[in-house]
Amino acid sequence: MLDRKFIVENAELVERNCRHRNVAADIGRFVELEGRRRARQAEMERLNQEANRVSKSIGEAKDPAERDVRKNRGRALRDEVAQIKTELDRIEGELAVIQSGIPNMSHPDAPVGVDDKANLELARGKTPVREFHDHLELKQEVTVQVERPGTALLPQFDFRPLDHVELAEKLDLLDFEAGARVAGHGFYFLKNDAVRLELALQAYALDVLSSEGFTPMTTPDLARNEILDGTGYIPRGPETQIYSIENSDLSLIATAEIPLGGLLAGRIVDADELPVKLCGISHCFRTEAGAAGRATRGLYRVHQFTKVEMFAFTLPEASDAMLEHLRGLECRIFDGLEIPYRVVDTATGDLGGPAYRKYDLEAWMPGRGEFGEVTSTSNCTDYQARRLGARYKVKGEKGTHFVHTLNGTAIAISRALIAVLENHQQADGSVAIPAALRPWMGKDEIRPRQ
RNA sequence: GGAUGGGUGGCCGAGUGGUCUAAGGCGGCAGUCUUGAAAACUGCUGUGCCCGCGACGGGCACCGGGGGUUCGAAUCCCUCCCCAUCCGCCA
Repeated sequence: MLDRKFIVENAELVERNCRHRNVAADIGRFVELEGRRRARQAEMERLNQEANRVSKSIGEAKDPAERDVRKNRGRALRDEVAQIKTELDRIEGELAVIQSGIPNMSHPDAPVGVDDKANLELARGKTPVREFHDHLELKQEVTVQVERPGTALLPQFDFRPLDHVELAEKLDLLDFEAGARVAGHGFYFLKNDAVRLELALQAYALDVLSSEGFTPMTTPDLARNEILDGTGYIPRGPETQIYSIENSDLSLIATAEIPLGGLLAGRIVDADELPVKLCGISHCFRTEAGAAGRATRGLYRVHQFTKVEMFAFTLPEASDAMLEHLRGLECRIFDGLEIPYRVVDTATGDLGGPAYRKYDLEAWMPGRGEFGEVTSTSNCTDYQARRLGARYKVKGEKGTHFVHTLNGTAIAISRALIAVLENHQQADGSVAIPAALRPWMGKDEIRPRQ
C-alpha cells in the first residue's frame, strides 16, 4: 500500500497513476476522509490528555467529596472519547478499503497503457528464434537461413516442430490423464527424463544464483493469510488465484515470493545488512480462476508447478539497480539454456497492484508459434514492505524506513520445460539437452523409448 | 491428538491496579582515559501518529489481537490468535 500522507499530498499524481493502471479508486473521498480522521484524532488526543490529568489528580484529592467530583469528570471524558473512537473506527475502516485498492506508483519509464497491448519489447535473447515455414523448399538445404533486420541470419526448423504435449507423449515424459484422475484438470505427473529435467533446471538455477550471492532456501508451501495480504495476494473472494486451507488461516502459496517476503514481516534490520538476496525453491499453486478455456493445453497454465524464485530486500536507492540485476540474471539463465526470448517492459495497466516496474521474459514456444511468458521480475519499492512492516534502520540515525522488495523468476519449471522441449527438439523426435543442463542430466539428449 | 508453560522495547529479561514517565542486562551511539586499540567509567539510545519554522520542544497511543471492569490496566475478567516444551502417532 501507499503511504497515507503521500496520497493526500500527491492526490493528483495518485489519481493519474490509477487511470494509467486502469484501476478505479476514489482518491477524492480518501483525501476527505483522511482529513476528517486527523481532526477527530486530534480531538480524541486532547480529551485523553485531559482525562489522564484528572485520573492522576484523584490520588491527590484531599476529601472523598472532591474525589467523587473528579471521578465523575473523568468518567464523562472517557465517555466522550469512546464516542469519538466509534466514529474514528468507521472512518478508518473505509480508509483502509480505499487504500488497499490503490496500486503502487509507476516508474516514469514504464510504458503507459491500460493493458498488455502497450507492453514494450526491449530486447531479444542471444539465441535466435527458429520457425518453420511450409513454403520453404525443405529438400534443398538442411538448415535454411533467412534475414531479419537487426539480427544475424536465423536458422529455421527444417521440419514441422511438435508442441511439448506431442513431444512428451513420444518421449513418455508427462501424464496429464493420471494427473486429472488424481487431482483434476490442471494437474499432471512428470515422468522419466522430465523428472531429471526438473531437477537439472533447479540445480542449474541454484548454481547461477549461488555464485551471485543469493542465499538458497526452500520455503513453506503454505503461508498465513496475513502474509499473503502483506505481499499483495488476496486469499479470499471469487476472483482469487489462491487455494485456501479449510478451517485455518493458511493458504497454498502461489509463489515463493510470498514466504520470502514474509521473512522480514514485522522486523527491523540494520541498513548494513542490506541487500538481502534470496533464492527460494517452492511449489506454486494457482486456481487460475477466470482463466477457463485460455491456453489450457499442456503445461502452460497448470494448478501446480515448481519454481526457483529470486527475492531481494534493498535500500530504496538501490532497488532500480537491483531490478536490472535480476533481469540480467534471468537473461543469463535463459541464454544459458539456449532458448530464444524477448524482454518486455510491462505497461502500467498490466503491472498488477504492488509492482512499480516489471519486466517479463517471454520465451519462443514453437508449438504455439508465439512467445509465452516464462519469467517476471518486479520492483515493488516500499509497497509490499509497508503492508508487511519490513523496515530498516540506519545506525546512529533516528527512526526507521521501509525496505524495498523485488522478486523475479529464475526458472518456473513447467513453462521452462515447454521452452526447452519445444526449442531443442530434433527432426527425429528427440530433444537435445542444452549444454548447461548436461552435468545434471547425465545425458546429451532425450530419445524416444525403443 | 493429550498435557503444561509462555507472548513485554533491536535482543534477553523484571514487572500482579496509581512515581510504569516499563527495572536491569546485551547490543548500538557519543565521550573520558590511551601512542592506538581493548578494558573500565560516564551519558544517550523503542515504535507510530499529531502539533510546531525548528529544537536535544510538547502531546496521544502502543506490553500478541479484540472486547470488558475502573476515574485509572502490562497488571483484573472474557475471547481469539500465536509460540515453546513433554507425551503419543508418524516421514
